[in-house]
Amino acid sequence: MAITIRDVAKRAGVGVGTVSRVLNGSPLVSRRTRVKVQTVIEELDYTPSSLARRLSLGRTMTIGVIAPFFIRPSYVERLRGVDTVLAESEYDFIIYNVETVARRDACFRDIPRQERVDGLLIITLPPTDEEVDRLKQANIPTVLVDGAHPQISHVMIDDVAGGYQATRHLIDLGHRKIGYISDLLQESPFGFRPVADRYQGYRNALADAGIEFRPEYHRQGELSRREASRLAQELLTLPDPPTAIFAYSDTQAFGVLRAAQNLGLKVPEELSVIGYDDIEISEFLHLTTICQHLLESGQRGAELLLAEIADPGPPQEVILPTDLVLRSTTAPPDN
Amino acid sequence: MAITIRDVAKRAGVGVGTVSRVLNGSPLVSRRTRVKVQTVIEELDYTPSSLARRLSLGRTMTIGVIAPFFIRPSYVERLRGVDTVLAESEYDFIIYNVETVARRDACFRDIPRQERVDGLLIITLPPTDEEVDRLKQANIPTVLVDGAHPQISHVMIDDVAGGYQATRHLIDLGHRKIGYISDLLQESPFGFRPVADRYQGYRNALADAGIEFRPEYHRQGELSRREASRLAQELLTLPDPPTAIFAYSDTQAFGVLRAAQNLGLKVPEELSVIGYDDIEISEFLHLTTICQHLLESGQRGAELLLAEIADPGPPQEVILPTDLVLRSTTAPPDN
DNA sequence: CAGTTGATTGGAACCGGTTCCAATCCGACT
DNA sequence: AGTCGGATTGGAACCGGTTCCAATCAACTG
Repeated sequence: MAITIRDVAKRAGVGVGTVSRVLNGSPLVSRRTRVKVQTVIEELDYTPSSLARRLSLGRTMTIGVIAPFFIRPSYVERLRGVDTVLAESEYDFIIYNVETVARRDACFRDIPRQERVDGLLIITLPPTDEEVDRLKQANIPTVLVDGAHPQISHVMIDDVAGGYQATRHLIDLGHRKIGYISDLLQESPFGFRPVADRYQGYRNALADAGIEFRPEYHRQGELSRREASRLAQELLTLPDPPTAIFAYSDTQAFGVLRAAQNLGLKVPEELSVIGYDDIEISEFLHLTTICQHLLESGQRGAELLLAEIADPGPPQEVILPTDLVLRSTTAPPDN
Repeated sequence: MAITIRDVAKRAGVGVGTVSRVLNGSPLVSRRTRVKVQTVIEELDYTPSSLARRLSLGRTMTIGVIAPFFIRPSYVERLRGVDTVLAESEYDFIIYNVETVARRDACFRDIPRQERVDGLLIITLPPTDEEVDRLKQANIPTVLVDGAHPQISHVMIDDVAGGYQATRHLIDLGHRKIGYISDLLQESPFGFRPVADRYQGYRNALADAGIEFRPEYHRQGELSRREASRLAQELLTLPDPPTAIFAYSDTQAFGVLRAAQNLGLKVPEELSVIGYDDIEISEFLHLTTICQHLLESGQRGAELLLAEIADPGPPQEVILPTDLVLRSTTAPPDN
């Protein structure tokens, strides 16, 4: 059916090796032969089978990206960072979207085997030590984005600092009663690291300011606007409600804003709200938040991975800072 | 290095054909042999090379998805629809993100060749007739999502109807001065079909209601909030400004809302705004809009493609309706 | 008991590239 | 003229699966 390298070789009156050399720009071909072969290639409209090439080379020219909930804005922005780098490379990438634990386990189990990808980018999901061993053993270059592990290159976001920064900002404004609405801390099926870290930052900031932590000010729930809104409503109807709320993500912050609206509370006069992520829509909604350079995290991760594929070396670590983005949802408390 | 089927065959004392049969669950293997081979497979922790399997089968087990601007919310939702279907299948998918014309052309030129994918899903981008020929010739199953072509299966959204519906809603509320902010109609580098169709719907609705089209009420610009906001500002500062604005996308509608806010216009009392898409955030912002079932479009497209790969047939057409979603940004005009 | 049948099996050929080794060619040197 | 070395080339072997064909074997038939 399709034209093969042997057809080209026959027609050009040369060996298959020579055609292969021409295709790959080897210098070991005379000018005359090169031209002759190229002419035939054009005549036959021949394109090499990437499948055969891959088998022969033992490389898939594909990078796997394991990302949870890839529709969530923050993951989309990281993926876009990955895309900007990989689009420039010769690698394709496959997204493995993880929304269930079963799928997570299946990805970690199956992808390292069966040489489907030349490298793996894992976003936010923390692999177990056992899984890291498996990756090492399968000798598949891997980079964690928004994660950390001593044996694997990673792009780490300092979420303890970010959580501290957010809380500190509220404290600096004069708030003492600061609520925190977070993703599930314990029962989270995926054990996302940032969840614990931001919480730690929150606690540290309170402690440093000599503010006692009030458990009733900390609410946890599934990461969604609706759920965050419900939790905020609970917080704001306490006998002694907080004057400021720090939300684990911008998405949840929007839920908080909705709750405030429902209760007729003015933001920021009667309630300060700060989010985390700085997703695209946050600017539009004037949300004060913590920017964690989502796009850049994807870019840096992809760059690390390409470098590691090209030239394996010891694990690298990149730490990205977080920045406070001041907008209009925070202000000093009303007295 | 890695364990191959021949190692397994040798160790189990059988032929490679038999091992292959066991791997693929062929019934042409005796119970005893099957068990023996499976034991050896477990002992050696053998996993077949998908690369070799693909070459041998002549199938890549991969589907390519060409999507423009995949970070835009509407594309993300379509992609998620694609993902829900493909994750259940044995196919991986590669996203080819198109943000430039050069990249668009490169995708259409290169992907059909070199058997990289078993099927192609093209989102919104309209292929030229020539490109369709190439696809047909390369015999690569293709489905258009949010597109239409007589020779290719597609999931079509009736954007003329959608544009009509949006405009009609405003007319029904009593508006006669209706602005339209759209994506670039002529100079758009990609020639997106929905752009022309929604505009047509707008024009038809005006005509049917006996309202004269006023060119100064139609503004075009790059699809972004900022640009839409600028255009809306222009519209709203006309000597005789519109009382309602229909925006080509929800994202642009947000820009319109911003402009209204800047000008101190109350929505919906002093200005009605309707968007298009019904992306996730729109509900939160109470935006009245046209729902075009983004997720479903991706699902249906992926289903069509899988069916076509499994069993090629004549081009299928799926038409998805659009629905008016009433929220709080439209109301009768102020008198 | 020879012949036939069906189930099971081994392994060569194949998919379409890459790569390595040996062979050939040609000009240069002695 | 004979020898040598570098440039160029042909093609077998290989990557690791799948598949088809021929061979084997046990059971069944008449």
